[in-house]
Amino acid sequence: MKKRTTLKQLAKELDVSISTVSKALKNSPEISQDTIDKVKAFAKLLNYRPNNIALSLKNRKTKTIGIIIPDIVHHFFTKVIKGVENYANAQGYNVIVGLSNESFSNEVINMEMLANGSIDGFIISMSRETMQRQDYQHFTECLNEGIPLVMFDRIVNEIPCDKVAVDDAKGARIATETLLEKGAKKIAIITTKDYVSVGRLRTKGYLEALGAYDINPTADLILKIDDDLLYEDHLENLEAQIRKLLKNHPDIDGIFAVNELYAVVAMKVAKELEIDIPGQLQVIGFTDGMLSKHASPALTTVSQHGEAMGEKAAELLIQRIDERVDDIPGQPLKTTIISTDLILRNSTK
Amino acid sequence: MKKRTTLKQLAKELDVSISTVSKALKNSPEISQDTIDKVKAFAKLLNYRPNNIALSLKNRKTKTIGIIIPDIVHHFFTKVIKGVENYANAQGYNVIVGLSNESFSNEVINMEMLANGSIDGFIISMSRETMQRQDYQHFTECLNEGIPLVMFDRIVNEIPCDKVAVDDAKGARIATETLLEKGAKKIAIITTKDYVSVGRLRTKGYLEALGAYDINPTADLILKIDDDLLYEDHLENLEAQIRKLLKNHPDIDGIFAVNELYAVVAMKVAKELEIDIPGQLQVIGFTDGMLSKHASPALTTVSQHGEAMGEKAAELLIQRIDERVDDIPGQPLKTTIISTDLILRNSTK
DNA sequence: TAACATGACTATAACGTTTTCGTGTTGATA
DNA sequence: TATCAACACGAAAACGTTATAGTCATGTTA
Repeated sequence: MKKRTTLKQLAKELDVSISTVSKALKNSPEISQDTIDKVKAFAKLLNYRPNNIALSLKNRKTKTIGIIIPDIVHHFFTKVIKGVENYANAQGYNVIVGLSNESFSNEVINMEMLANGSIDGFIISMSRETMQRQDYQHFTECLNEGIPLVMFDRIVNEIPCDKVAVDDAKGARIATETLLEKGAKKIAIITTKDYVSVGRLRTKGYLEALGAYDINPTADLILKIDDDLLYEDHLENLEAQIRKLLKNHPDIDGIFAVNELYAVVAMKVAKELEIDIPGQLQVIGFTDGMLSKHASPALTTVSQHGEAMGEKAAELLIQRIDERVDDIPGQPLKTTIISTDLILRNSTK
Repeated sequence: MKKRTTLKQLAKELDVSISTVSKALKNSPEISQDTIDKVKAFAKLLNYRPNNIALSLKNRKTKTIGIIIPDIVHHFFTKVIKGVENYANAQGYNVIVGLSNESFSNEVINMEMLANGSIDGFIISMSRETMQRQDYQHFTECLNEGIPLVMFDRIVNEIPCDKVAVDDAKGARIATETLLEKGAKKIAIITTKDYVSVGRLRTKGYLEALGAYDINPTADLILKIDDDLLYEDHLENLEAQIRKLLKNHPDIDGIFAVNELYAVVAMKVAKELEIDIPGQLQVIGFTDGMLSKHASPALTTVSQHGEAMGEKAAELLIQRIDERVDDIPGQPLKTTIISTDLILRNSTK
């Protein structure tokens, strides 16, 4: 196996000590200009580049951060990763990605694999199973070991760390209010089970909006999808539930869906039932991804600025890392709210 | 800054040597069962876990692989990453992601950032700019330094490394032939400029299919999109070009698009022009992503099995890494072709 | 001319492991 | 009672760096 050039090799060939080589490459004033030039020339010739692993060991920091997400085949998470990469790379950090596949044990395993020195800190969005179990031991353990953590999107108060969140309730309230302003009278919501924090919060926003308009919520109009299965796999199931909703309540004239898949599928079902969008039924989704943009009609949606979230999360994390390394007393914990925007398109009037 | 438990600490507190602790934790027969038990108990108490960086330095391998892709907000690449993660994690490898954003210099920088010891090998799909420049120096340099490389999807013959490719031409030929079999007479293709290898190859397949049916290709029906801009940004431009095509040739009754975005936008434009799909116009895309699945009508498409590609790429790479470490003579270079599948949906008859 | 500052290096420890090669204490053997 | 395994452990080198603390000629100063 061919091996990379090291300081030792340079030193031997140039017949000086390792220290001299190291210092020369760093333009140390201790070294004569003559030797500096010689060393540098030779280093370039042999294409020397310092071994990062050795540096990591010496400096006790790896300059890489780990991001653990439930699923990468998901526009939102993908945007967040992009944001994290942007900021991290600009600061000289690398990004290592772990996928939990919505599974608790995968999340734990992935984190353990990285928490043994491979990374300086974590950016995390919990798996669905973790939320259900409410078992946060691996997070607190991490914090106990002094590894900084930033959570985003799927966050939970119990964990004392920095957080980046979307104002889910507010985004949902504005979406629902918009539906109301545009004349909808009977608005259904397609949401998740309550253990999914974002679903719960968005449902809350929906209820708040109804309240503001003095409308009593109807249990029948709140469809809580049990997505124990992965998205792709239970499409028919999802369609069936929505079909039932629309058939039982043909006078529904507004739908707020807590993600873009639910919204798009709702539109599809509506089309099958020959319900005109936005004429008879207006639809608003959450997450401004590919589906929303290219659906027909294009979907009005709440955009959550994933890239900005990623950047912010990376910023918070790197700040903590520096704090830790330089032994700065430590700022109080921050929770940054990234506000949403409503993007009006053709699924509303 | 709080520090992690090390062998040294365990040794001091247990009043034995570091070697003893190390050996005890590995159940070395040199150590008495008594001490083994004691050491292990204490290690568990202090939650000791070996420092990965130190191990990497010692073993001269990091057990992580780098994947460099042009864009992460892209269903196909996302699937590939997933496949890579699957296989890599199962083998105890971590995955570090670098994004080139289709830029040559980003690609180079990213690779240099990782090629200094941070990773054991690369999995790469070239940026568009790299393909245009045809400057592959950073790849060959990498290989010269003995870092194994596996390219996928956007590959090029000049580089002597393992490759994982889609049979683009064949997939395109089958798609076009299917259009012909289903009665289309005048088939247009929406493709990329020729420097994008996959676009070029898919165009080739299209031409082959026409040839097999004794149809002379018409230059006018071959729309080569210049996607110097990023996808999202030039949608109107894209739409305009397709609109022009359909207006100039109202008798086009089949479209083969080399990616799903082009296909979906084509359907959108057709709808605007009140062309019935699949009645008057049949459409087939490439890449089986979200858009295809949820378009209306759902898009018939060539699926390229991104996840399988990722898994294969990881397998090839890890094989090379092991070869290198164990100094095995080195197998001849392999190029694996992942065959495509045509998924029939409602945009064709 | 003895003391001392300067310039230009080198030696060494340290980061946290693993592993090879000792080393000292037993108990058995001849 | 020497000799020798077997046993249980320790010392030290190595992976590739950096930083601190020497070292040793010079040249300068009082």
